[in-house]
Amino acid sequence: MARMTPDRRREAIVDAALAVARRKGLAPTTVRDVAQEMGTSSGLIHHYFESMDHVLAAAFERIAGEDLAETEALLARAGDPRAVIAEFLDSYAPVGDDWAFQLWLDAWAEAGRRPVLREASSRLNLGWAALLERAIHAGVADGTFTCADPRGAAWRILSLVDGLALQVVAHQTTIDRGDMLAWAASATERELGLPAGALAVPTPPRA
Amino acid sequence: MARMTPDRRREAIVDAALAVARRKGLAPTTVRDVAQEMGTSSGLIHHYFESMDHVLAAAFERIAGEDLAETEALLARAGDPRAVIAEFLDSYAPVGDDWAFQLWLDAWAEAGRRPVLREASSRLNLGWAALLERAIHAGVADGTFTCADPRGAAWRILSLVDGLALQVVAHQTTIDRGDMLAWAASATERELGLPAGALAVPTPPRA
DNA sequence: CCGGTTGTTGGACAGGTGCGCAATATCGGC
DNA sequence: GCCGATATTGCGCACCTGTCCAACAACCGG
Repeated sequence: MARMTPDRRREAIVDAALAVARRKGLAPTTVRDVAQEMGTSSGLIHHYFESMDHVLAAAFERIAGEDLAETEALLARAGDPRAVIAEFLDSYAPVGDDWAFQLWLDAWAEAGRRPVLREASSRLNLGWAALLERAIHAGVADGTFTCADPRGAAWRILSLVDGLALQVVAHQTTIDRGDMLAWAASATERELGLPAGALAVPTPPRA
Repeated sequence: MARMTPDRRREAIVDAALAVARRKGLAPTTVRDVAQEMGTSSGLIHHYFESMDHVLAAAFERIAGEDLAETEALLARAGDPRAVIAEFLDSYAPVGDDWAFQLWLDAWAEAGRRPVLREASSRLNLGWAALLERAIHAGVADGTFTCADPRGAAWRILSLVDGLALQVVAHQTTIDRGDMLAWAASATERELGLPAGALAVPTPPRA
C-alpha cells in the first residue's frame, strides 16, 4: 500500500499490533494479523523488526508507556500528596474488561520465556515503582505522610494493587473493583501513616 | 504402550502434561509434547480429554492443588498463629526459578481467554484466600492478632505476596527474595496488629 | 524524464497446531 | 482358548506459525 517513511511505518506497525493485541491478547498476536490490520503484506513487518517478539515488545511498551506518562501528568495536576495517592489508586483500578491490564498479565507470563518482553516489562514496572516512590517522598517532605521506608512502601503498594487488579481482571468474579479500591485504600493509609478513611473516596466526598 | 485403566491413564496424562509445562510453561504445552512425554500416541489424549484446554487446566489444578494442600498441612503443624503466618510467608516466597509460580502467571494470563483455565485458576485462588482467612481468624480468636476485617486482610496479604512474587519470578532482577520477605513481613505485621519485627525471620532468630 | 535507491509484495519454506477416525492390539470374562 | 469390549495407534485433515527473499513499484535527485 501507500509508501511511508521508515519512522511512520514503524509507528504504523506498532499501532496495528496494539489494535490486534487489544482484541486477542499479546501472545496470540501474529505477523499476519498485524499485516492484515495495516492492510499490507506480512513481509513488510520483518523489514522493520528483527523478530515478532520485538513487535510485541514495542506494542506493549507503547501502551504501558502511555499509561505511565498519562498517570504522571494526572498526578502532576492532582494537588496535595494525599490527592495524588488517591488519584493513583483510582486510576489503577480496572474498569470494565481492562485490556491494558490484560496485556500486563500477558507480559508478565511471557517475561519468563522471551527476553525481549522481559526487558520491556521490567523497565516499565520499575517506572511505576519510581513514580510511586516520588509521590511518597513528596508527601513525607511536606509532612502529609509518615513513612520510614518510601522505596519499600512504593513496592508494597504497587504489588498490592497489581495483585488485586490481577484478581479483578483475570477472574472477574472473585473480587470486584469496589473491593479493590477499599482494600488498596486501607492498606495504603496504614502504609503512609494516614488516618483511616483518608483515601476512601478519591475526588468528591459523595457516598 | 502398556494398557492402563482409564483412571490411571488420566492421571498419567496429567502427570506428563505437568512435566512438560514445568519445562515449557502452560500455554506452549501441546498435545504432541504430552504424548511424547508419556511415550504414547497423541490420539490417546483426546480419547480422555474433551480438549487440550482441559488437559492444561487439570495439570494446573494438580500442581496448584498440591501446593495448597501441602501448605495447609504445613500450617497445621506450625503451632501458634504467629508462626503459621510466618511460615506462610516463607513458603510463598519463590526460591530459584519457581516454575510453579510461573504456571500461576500463565494461568492468570490465559484465564481471560480460556474459560476452562479461568475456572481452575479462580477456584484455586479462592482456596488460598480462604486458607489465609482461617489462619487470621484463629489468631484473632486467641488474641495474638488484632484485625477488624479478616476477609479483607486475607485478600490484601495474598494480593501483596502475589504481586511481589510476580516481580521476583517474571523480572528476576527488579526485586529479590530478600526484599519480598522483608516487605511482606512488615505489611503483614501492620495488617494483623503485630509489633514490628514479629514476622521478620520465620523460624530461628539468626541474623 | 530517467535511474537508482528503497519501500513493498506475495508466496515459498519448514515446521507446528488441535482434532478426529479407521484400524489394531490387548485385556478380562466366559 | 476364545470373544467382545475397549485402550491405543498412526496418520490425515485443515489450518496456522515465524522467517526469508526474489521480484516489483514508487519515489527523489539529477
